[in-house]
Amino acid sequence: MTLGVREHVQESSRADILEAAANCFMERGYTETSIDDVARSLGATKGRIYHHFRSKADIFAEVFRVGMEMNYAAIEPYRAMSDPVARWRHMAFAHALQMITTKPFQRTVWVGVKMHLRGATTPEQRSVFAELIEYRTNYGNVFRETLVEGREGGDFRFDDLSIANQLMFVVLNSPIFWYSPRVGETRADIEDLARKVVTAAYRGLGGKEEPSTP
Amino acid sequence: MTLGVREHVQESSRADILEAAANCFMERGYTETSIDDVARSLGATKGRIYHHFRSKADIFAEVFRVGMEMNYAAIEPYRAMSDPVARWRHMAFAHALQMITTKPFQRTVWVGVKMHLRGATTPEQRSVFAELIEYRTNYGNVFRETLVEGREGGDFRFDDLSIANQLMFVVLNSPIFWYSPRVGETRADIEDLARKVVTAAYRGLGGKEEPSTP
DNA sequence: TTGACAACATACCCGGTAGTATGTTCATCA
DNA sequence: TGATGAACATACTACCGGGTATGTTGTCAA
Repeated sequence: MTLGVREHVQESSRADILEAAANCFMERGYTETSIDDVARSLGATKGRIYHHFRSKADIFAEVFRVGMEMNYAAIEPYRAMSDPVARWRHMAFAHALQMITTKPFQRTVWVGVKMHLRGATTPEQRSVFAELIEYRTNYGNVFRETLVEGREGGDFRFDDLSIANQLMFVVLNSPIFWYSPRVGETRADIEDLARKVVTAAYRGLGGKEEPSTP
Repeated sequence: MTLGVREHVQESSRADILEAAANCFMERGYTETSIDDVARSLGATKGRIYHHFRSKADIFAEVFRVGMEMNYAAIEPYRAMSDPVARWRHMAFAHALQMITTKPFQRTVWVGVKMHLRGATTPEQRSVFAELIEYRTNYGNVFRETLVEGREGGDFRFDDLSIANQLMFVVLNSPIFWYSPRVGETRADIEDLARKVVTAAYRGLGGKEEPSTP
């Protein structure tokens, strides 16, 4: 099925709104972000937003979904690798890169997880959120299983799997909080950052000393 | 100077409000927390709150300050230790314990830092916040200096000090996000949690393998 | 060329919340 | 013992922001 001009325009407008919303959610959080803020950052008004989305929570959920889909796509090429440690390294590196390069979306995912955890969702959004959280949980499990394999093979050393997984993600996700783009920054600079994050996470898991970085 | 009964009552009432506010801020965030929420959780009304505090932001700043003061008090006994690694271990353990045992206050500190970073403060609160952030920065520097000493002594291995410091705090602070008290939990259980967190952070810094845990 | 509809903008409603103004009660002290 | 003020509660105001109802304009298809 191919899209006509009209559909392309629509999809493009929707994408612009989502990106603007992601930026606002990142800068001001969910509640502090008004629909007017998002519209203003687009040089538009409420009307445009509500023409494409039914509610503020709807936009939020979409940003969440897009963020997660990008994450899945990023680690997909490495999921089939047989060696657990190499698989973990590639996935962790791809994940860390995602946190840096798509920060606004990933911050929104983070906010969404916290909102769901404290139950700050309306009953109708609850089912949508539950699905998204499950999506996110499955993503986490991909790493979790790799940790299990790695520990069985003696490549990782930790005693509590859940805590190790938590701490690992905390490190890998952390760029969404402290990273901010520098002027004249190159792709290599960003990859260097991601590598440092991966190294710290790897060490934290009790990984053996540095075979080779992806 | 000694306090009379009146002053004790006042201080006690203020402290109760701060604790209730800290809990609300933790559960619902700053904006989502209404003064009525805090009052309701105390079985009281707005009147009581505004009798003791001038504004919502004022309460928030006080929770922030109390949280930071508790942190300083917790690491104080170890700051003078000569061995950098031992000093780091004790301070990190005390810090991690603080994150667990005073979680509502520490979450509020976290929210406050983020609010200040994105400039979500009124001009009048700005100076108060700036002072609190500086307070927090100084606290961070106590650890930072220990990292420098430890690296010079060959006990830690990392190339970027700022990033290493960020990642370390991210791990040590993380219990404020994932810890939740379990029924029948003992002090030993909590200390065990803190120890796991410290171990992961220590490894992440490239620390040598486990001499002894405090 | 005209009608229909997408893609917005404008104007408005309404619930929730920070802050205020004004009681009310009870302990303390002159 | 009565006046005074602390420590609240109650009642009210003002405003902001999510959502809606209603224009307006440009485009495409018949």
